[in-house]
Amino acid sequence: MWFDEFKTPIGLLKIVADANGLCYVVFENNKHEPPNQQDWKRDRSATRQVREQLNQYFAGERKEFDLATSFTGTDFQQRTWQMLAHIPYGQTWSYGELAKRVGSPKAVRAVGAANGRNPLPIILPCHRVIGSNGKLTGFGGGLPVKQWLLEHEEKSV
Amino acid sequence: MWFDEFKTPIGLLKIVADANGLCYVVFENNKHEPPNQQDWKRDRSATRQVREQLNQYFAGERKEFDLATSFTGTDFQQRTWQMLAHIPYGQTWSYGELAKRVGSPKAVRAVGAANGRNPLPIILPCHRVIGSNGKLTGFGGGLPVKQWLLEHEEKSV
DNA sequence: GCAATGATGTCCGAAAACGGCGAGTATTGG
DNA sequence: CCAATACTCGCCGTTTTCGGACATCATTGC
Repeated sequence: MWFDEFKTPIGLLKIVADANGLCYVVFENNKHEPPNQQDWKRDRSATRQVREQLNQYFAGERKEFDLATSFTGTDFQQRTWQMLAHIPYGQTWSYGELAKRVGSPKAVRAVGAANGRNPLPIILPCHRVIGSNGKLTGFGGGLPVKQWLLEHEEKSV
Repeated sequence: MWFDEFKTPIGLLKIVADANGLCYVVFENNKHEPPNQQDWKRDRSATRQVREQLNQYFAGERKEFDLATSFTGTDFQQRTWQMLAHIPYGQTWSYGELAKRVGSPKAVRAVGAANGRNPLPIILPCHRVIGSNGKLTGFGGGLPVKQWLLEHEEKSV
């Protein structure tokens, strides 16, 4: 497991990868810290591609990511996280819509909880999911960051 | 629901009817737009009688309307709207008098609000209701129209 | 297993805001 | 002194807003 840290418009970002691909994207003050941080080794080369694509995203020049990923989760979580990638850049879904698309229309709070455990924020755009009343309602990296991301995408649609 | 539009001395007028009778009379720039306009179909024949009687009114040849109507509202609104038909052509009541006749002498502002939602202006002559000090004070189609109607009726009493 | 927990959504009732007003006091300006 | 005007406050039905209760479902921690 290798990691790297670098500065972005929304603060210091930590990215973690193993031999198969990207494992975590971690904010400063991340709500849920990933485990086993002690045996990570810093290595800029292993995460070069991720860093590049994220920088392009922050510059408004990239709207979709193309990266090898490597994360685990329950069945329901995997379905939810993969569905996130279907939300178009610059648009938002409600938690209810997301639940419907995942196949469990009433599991609104469950998809919310799954979103909270999203290992790859920004890459898997959980920030594009908001309350049905339009409120942002929560984000692992803090609500201001969620707002920044949404405004950023709205500007550069 | 069928509608029709035609020009009058006070601008373009839209009239809407269903199988039971007249539903709406709408000015250009009406203050409150009626709902569900998307599934209205234009049909001149369904509203022929309304158009005729309105033209007679504008020509000064008709002082009362005789039309089937079809509108909904709260209990209080219905009482208020029906009371409007009792105001004689060419005369005016104050909002206070109207409130008294409706049975709630103190509900002056309430009858004002109800007047503002009158679905059938001109037919139900809410323009004949003015402030107790003689000022016109408000009209869904705009004060100039209210003034025009009052002067028109005064001329052809 | 089982109870508790969330980055929700819907429903319902209470409370506040909002008008096409009126009457009663100030406040001007002649 | 007399109007005409400006302001305040009570009134009442409707509309909008807000907050709490509850349903719902996958996870998590015991």
